[in-house]
Amino acid sequence: MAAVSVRLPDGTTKELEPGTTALGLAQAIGPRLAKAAVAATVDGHPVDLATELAEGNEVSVVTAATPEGREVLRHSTAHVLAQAVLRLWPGAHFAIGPVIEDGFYYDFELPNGERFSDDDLERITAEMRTIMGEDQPFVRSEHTFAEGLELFADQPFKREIIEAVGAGGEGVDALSEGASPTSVSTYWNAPGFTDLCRGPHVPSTGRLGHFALMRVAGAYWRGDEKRQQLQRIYGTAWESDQALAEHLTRLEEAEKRDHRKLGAELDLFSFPEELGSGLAVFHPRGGTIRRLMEDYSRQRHAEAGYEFVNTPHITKSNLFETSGHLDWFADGMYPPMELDGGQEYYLKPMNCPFHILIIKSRQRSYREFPIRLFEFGTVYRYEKSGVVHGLTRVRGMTQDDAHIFCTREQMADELHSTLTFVLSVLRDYGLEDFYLELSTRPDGKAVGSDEEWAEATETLRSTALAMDLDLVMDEGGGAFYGPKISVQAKDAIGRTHQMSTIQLDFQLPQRFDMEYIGADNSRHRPIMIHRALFGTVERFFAILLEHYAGALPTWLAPEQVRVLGVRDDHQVYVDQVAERLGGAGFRVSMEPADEPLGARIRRAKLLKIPYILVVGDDDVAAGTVGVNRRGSERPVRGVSVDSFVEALHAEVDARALPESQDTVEAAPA
RNA sequence: GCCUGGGUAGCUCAGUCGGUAGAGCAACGCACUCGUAAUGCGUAGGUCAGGAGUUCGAUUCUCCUCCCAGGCUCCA
Repeated sequence: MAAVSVRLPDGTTKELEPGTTALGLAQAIGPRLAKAAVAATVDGHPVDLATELAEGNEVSVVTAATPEGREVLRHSTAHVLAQAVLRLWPGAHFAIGPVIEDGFYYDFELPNGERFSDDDLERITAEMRTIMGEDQPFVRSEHTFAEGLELFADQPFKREIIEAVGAGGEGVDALSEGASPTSVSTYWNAPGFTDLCRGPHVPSTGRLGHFALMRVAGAYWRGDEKRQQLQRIYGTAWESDQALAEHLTRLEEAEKRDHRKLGAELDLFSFPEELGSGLAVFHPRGGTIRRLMEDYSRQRHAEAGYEFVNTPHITKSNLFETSGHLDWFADGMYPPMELDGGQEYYLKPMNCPFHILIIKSRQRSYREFPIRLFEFGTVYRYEKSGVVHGLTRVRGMTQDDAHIFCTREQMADELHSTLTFVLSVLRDYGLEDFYLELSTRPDGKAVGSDEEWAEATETLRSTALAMDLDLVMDEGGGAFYGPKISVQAKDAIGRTHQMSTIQLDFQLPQRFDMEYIGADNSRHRPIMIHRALFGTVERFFAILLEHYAGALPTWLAPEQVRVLGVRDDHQVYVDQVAERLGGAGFRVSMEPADEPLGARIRRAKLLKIPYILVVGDDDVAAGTVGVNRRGSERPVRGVSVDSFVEALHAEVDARALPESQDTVEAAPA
């Protein structure tokens, strides 16, 4: 038989004995590659190392320490998790066990309605290690549908996955689980354990081991609230113990910058239990940050031609009947209060109907458009108890809400300038890395004609495409009244957050029967653009706090400078310096010298104050300060007060980022 | 709303196999007067989340409620 020739990723070809597997190829290339190999790709398809290679195949070996390799490790570890659970809970049913970012999960239904507790994770981990110690092979085989159903006769979830494909529908889930339109693939590990799976897998369980089970959770079967809730176990797996440890360290680092933790440490806000879930109070330091955020926002909006309005927090029910919110979102609204002999009043969950009423307060001419109304509007939403989360998901929140009313002809220009404005303002707050998402008409739950949706969606799409940013689609993710563009931003540790949204709305103007008089002297209906830039002040606050790990840029810092005297007889000079800085418009404080200097510096450092000025005998004599800048290795002594003030002005005016605070230098000798 | 785990001093936590609690930091007082991330001593601080039940006795056991965390679902 002739040798088999395969092509490698570097473009070279390799001659192999007929029947050589992917693992054999790896061994032929080198023992280290063979050792690191977990799977392979053949002509672009991921396969097991046991796959026999054929003439002309393009083959690459997948090693453990790559994104593809980790997927294989995680998927295989998920199998072992399932095997362990089935061993420990005879009669358990297993559902799906996919790879997710940085890990995997597996869903189970335990016999007699049993549930996992945290303690079970240890038992399961131990069982998994036993299975890995047994070094069981992952043996792939292909079956017909009938055989598949037979094989999983006592596993209803597996049967449902197979049947879904057999019935020709809902194939996506099933495909990744190993059921395809033509066959069913499985992996056998040991007598009594076969899992439905597409693969590929590592050759044997002995290749696994650098994993940790993280937590248990409930999860609805197929993500459907109306179906039964399964027991889910989350885990993570890596190519080495070191990689696993690094991952766990990253999680700890992220925890340290959690805004809820920082909020308490920096005395910014709290959630008094007396108020109820999801209701925050902002303390003076947090209130100052909010004020600064809001002030700058107001300034930018004023410059961009927005007009400022104010509207009440409650309204008669008819407003939300007209808007349609009561039809769609009554569950998410606080229940009504009954006043004035039966009239129902609602706390407002949205500002838009109020702004519409402002437009409708008198007849409008086309000459007035576009009209851009802006309000920091506080709204209340009855979020389900399980979803409330820090400042990012609350029940009382303030939207930086703008509604732009314009003619159809102005619509495209307005969208473009709005999106440009939004990105510019976000950048000023220090967010840099963006992509856009276009959310289209939701299934079932939407108002308006197909034509209107199509036009609105296309208009938004062309606006987004003009931005020179990546655009991803979010099919069905729009609001009931219109599609939206959302701006997604990456933070300092690479997480993405949905920031601003821009929604195009043909519906509410109709529902409220809005109109203006056009140049043709007849009545026309305006277009409405909904736009939140921060989203909510609370959520944006939280994202900034985590982005900066609490070390806000000087222009946003609640306290910018703290002046410390070396001894208490420097206090007169401390007061002079503080007064000078306060007079120059900076937020400054001081602390008397009744504790050692190191202790006072430490306290200021823990509050992440950008500048600590230390003054002693030399400074009193020379009119200077010692500048201890946040993030710098060593302080700079002998800086003149004038040059410090000047540098601080420059930094604040530039809204400089914390890492670029290279502004204060020692005064020339 | 559902699943799992939790709530002890302002914060971080220990403890009580059922006999009403302790540390460090913070706060307050006194002393120390110091040149860049923790000075010393002392004082005070708790309905052990709230309510009900079992018990001679509950912070501890049981139930309910509230609140928090991680998920699921949801997010105008």
